Amino acid sequence: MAEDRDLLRGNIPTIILAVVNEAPLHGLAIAREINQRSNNVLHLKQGTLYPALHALERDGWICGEWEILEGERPRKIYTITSAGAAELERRMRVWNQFAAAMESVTRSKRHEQPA
Amino acid sequence: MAEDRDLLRGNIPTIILAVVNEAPLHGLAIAREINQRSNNVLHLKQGTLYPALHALERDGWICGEWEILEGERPRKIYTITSAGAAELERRMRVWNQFAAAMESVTRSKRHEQPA
DNA sequence: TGACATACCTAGATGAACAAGGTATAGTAT
DNA sequence: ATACTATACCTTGTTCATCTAGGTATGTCA
Repeated sequence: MAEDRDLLRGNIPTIILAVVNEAPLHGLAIAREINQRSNNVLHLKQGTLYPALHALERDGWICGEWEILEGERPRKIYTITSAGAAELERRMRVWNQFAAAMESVTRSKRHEQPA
Repeated sequence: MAEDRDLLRGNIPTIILAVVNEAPLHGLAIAREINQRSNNVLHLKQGTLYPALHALERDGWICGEWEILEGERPRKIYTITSAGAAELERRMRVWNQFAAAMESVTRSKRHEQPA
């Protein structure tokens, strides 16, 4: 769905923080998790994923460490920091407020949806 | 809230269509309506509003007509078209799907919110 | 040793929304 | 009449998050 591109904007760091908040993961595993949890609605391209991870690390909200195991490809495992957890909560508040505002504005007598 | 800038992206045409779907309005009145209905959360700047209206008109989803009344400033009243109403429904489906996906991805045992 | 999937990364293009300017009209006060 | 304010419309150029489209390196399997 082409529109999801624009809808995603501004929410990608939130989504990544939410996933990493549950368990440390490496880059591609984060993208897979987002894809699976959203039932294939949300797709993170690598060109979006990696710069986003680097920005989150630069801002101190996640911390990446290389995991080098015998007979495994090197992976960079990202762990959320305590500042990152606080940032996630702040972002979730912003998102919830925005989603509520969207509902207020678009809800009308002519557009009520059956539950 | 600065983040709303990015959150808004992609949703502005939907919001405008939703407002105009209820009653024909002119530009600034649409912006006021959005601001009021969202309890001051959503703000449309004029530099966003007018180009968005022109794009919606160009695509055939709304139709603007000048209203010239004695002792009144000229206003361009926008009315939704039947194609616009269909587009609104399509966009609301996309939004609902996206919002549901956001909830699926960000919801976790550690972040359940009290109802 | 070649093909393929996984895992990481980046430079440059894109485009929606914004910032900051503009014009014109109506009402009101001086 | 002049100035000021609020309303109403519009546009040019900027910004920056995301995407496109490339790239490298490693492990597995035939």
